[in-house]
Amino acid sequence: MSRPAFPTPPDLASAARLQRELVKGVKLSGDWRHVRRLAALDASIKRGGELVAAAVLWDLDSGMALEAGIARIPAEGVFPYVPGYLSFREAPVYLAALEQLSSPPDALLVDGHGIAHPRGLGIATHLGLHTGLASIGVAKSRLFGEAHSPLSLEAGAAVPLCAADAPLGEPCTKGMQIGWAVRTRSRVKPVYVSPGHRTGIVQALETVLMLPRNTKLPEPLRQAHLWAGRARREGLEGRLVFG
DNA sequence: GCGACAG
DNA sequence: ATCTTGTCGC
Repeated sequence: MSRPAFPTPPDLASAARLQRELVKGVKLSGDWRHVRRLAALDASIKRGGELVAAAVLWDLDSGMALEAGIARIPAEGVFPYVPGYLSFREAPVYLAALEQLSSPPDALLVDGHGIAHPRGLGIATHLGLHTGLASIGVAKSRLFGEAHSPLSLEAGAAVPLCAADAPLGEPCTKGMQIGWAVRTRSRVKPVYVSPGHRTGIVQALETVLMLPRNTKLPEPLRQAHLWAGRARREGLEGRLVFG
């Protein structure tokens, strides 16, 4: 039994075409009431050429990681990194990491943008569409859109991230909002949160703010980052079960 | 033509 | 993302 392959476009033009087609299927609403476990995804790259990904299965009730799935893919021939096309490079190894988990998560938390993307199809959105799961994107830096209003320095503060074509200086109206700039920690540079798939704008923010935040990144993503790096350095693979 | 540009 | 030591601050 094999899951559907993740299509790799031959060039940027066809990749953009595919994104504009796929975006039609994005749902910006969904029911998160029964989401109990989410998978946090992050990747690391080995110089000589290997993509390593970690999927940390996070239990919302206990606030702890249950297990981690690790996968690696040769960088040879993999889609290059081009801003706006990240999913074609990293989604395949993320999907492989997810398969290492003993059971599928209820939703995805991805290191990267959701709909806060030039064509509305950031990696979190693309992965949500491909898997059918609800998803949220959390990026460490901005790719698309502008945060008009000033973001206060307190932890938990958030301001809307608006489509770049919104009237500058004016607060963007709903419909032009594509996410949030979120201060996860006092005085620390914000992260950018946007819905991926089957998730509302407000739901995305609420979900991220309910997660433990001990560093700039929400805890599940921080752990995914640590495992991806450790896996790369130590050659880990497969599944790690905690507790 | 000149910047901007997830990881 | 990766290359890298010390250093400033809570």
